[in-house]
Amino acid sequence: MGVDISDLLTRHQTTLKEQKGIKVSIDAFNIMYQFLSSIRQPDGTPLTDTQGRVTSHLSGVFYRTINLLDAGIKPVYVFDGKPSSLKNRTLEARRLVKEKAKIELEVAREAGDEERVRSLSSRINYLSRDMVNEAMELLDYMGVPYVVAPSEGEAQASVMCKNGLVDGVISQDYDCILFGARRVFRNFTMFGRRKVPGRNIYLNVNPEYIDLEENLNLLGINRDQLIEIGIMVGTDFNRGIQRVGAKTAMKLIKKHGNIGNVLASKNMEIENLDEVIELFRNPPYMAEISTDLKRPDTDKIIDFLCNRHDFSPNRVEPYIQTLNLSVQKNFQKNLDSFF
DNA sequence: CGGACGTA
DNA sequence: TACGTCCGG
Repeated sequence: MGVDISDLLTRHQTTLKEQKGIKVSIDAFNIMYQFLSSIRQPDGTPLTDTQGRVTSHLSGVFYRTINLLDAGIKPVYVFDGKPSSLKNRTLEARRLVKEKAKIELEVAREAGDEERVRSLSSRINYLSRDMVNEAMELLDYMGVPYVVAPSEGEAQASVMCKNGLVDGVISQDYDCILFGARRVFRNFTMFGRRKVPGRNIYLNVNPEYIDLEENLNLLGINRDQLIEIGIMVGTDFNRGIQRVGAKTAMKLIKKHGNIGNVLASKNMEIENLDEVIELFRNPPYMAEISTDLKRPDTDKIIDFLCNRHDFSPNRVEPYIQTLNLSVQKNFQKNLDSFF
């Protein structure tokens, strides 16, 4: 998913605590999908309330947000709007992959292959309109600000960072770097939590950040050139050049100066090149937004999670304690000036 | 994913 | 204390 320029980037290990005091934009869909694929029952189905409504994404938003606030980090969630038409091919490809996985899932179910059922179902995540609305409703009650992007959420989150509204973007995808985010945080969980890719394999995924300016300096290129490298590798909005990865793209840019010269030298073309460049340089962006925290409404949170969606009060209440405590501890000043 | 709880 | 396993809705 997204552009793979990871081989070129220099990262820094970090922790939540180390980032105390910063404000971050969060790709909301990115987080919700992460939790949808990982919080599941043994048979691979996501958690639901008694009405059958999926709740895994709500756990994700709730627990993750409180962990951030507890660490003194102020989040602003960014939801996807209408995708760019340049993304159509990618979206269609993803749809086909899911379709195929669904068929394989049926086969695996019939065969009783538990492991495969689990692995396949984690790929068939679907976020309905209702699920998204419920995540927003929960954020409202928590007093956490969010924006609906005019188009790509990652673009909105990144430009907010570029323009100084936030200090960084939390996302797993490198597209944010191309969209101009000055700093991108990845694996931004409590501490290097373990992850289960297949089944019983545990991997250490440490929180890290990537600094745009530093990377441009180290690579000796400007942002336009980095965008062009990404385009050569391939993004959600264009097919890249065959057999060209990040390292090769970098060499080509160094040799020819820009993507136009590279393509001319190979006598090749990239579909919608100018539009894709323009999209990364200047994506649709909503400027009039609030990034301020508000006081959480404890009663509404409990009603929403416990009464409406069958969360256990025993589990939710300690988190609400933490939420209120961290708001007092870290954000009281901001809140007082806000009200 | 992230926490609770068991066992060594 | 360290780590594995289970469970959440």
